[in-house]
Amino acid sequence: MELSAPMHRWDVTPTEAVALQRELRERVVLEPPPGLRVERVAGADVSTEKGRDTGFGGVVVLDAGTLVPVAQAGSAVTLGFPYVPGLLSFRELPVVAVAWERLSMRPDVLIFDGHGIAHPRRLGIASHGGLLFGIPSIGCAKSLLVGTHGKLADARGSTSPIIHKGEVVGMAVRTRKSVQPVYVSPGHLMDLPTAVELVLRASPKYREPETTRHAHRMVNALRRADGEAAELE
DNA sequence: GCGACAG
DNA sequence: ATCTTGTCGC
Repeated sequence: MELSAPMHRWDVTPTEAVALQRELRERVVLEPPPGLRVERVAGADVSTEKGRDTGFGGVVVLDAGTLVPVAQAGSAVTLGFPYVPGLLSFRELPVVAVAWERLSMRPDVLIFDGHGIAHPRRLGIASHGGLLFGIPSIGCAKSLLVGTHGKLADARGSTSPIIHKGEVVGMAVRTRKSVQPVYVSPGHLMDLPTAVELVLRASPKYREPETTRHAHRMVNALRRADGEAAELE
């Protein structure tokens, strides 16, 4: 869609990235916009290849009621930052941003594959992305980066707070009976209860939200298609 | 100094 | 995340 002025450079060193996170965390709003109506939910993801430095990104927008895709956009961008625990957004957001700009329709909420404030400096990829795009966002990760939580009941919908340094930074959420929980945390313009509710609503059948499932499938398809095209050179 | 460590 | 085959459980 529209191009917005970048909030900061992406060609930074890990040390500079950490400094940027400490500044950006001050801008995160842990509260949904008054009267937020979620009619469309989107998922973002990035796929990388072993030997190469190209990141394939994608954003898929779903109707929040039916969870049927209504729009999507992809991207292929050269990765300029390595994977460093705690600095994931500096590797993946530049890729997601290109797909985001190509989207013909804006969602009301964006769910990321990774954490929001359940992060060493409370600025995981979901928080950083929410700030960058100026949209309510949620982090939904498959494993913990920081914090601990108590045991959860076996039923779908059971939860247990994620505690980090004495603070509740997220929630372990069982989206499917007898299956490992996902870790939900607010990104930006979002609070924990709303984030948990939206993730559960987006995950009626499988462990991960339909948003990230669709985004994941899309970026993998992009990567394979690119690989096949390269084989015919 | 020793582990832990989203994707 | 990616690389990979089969295998266990509902």
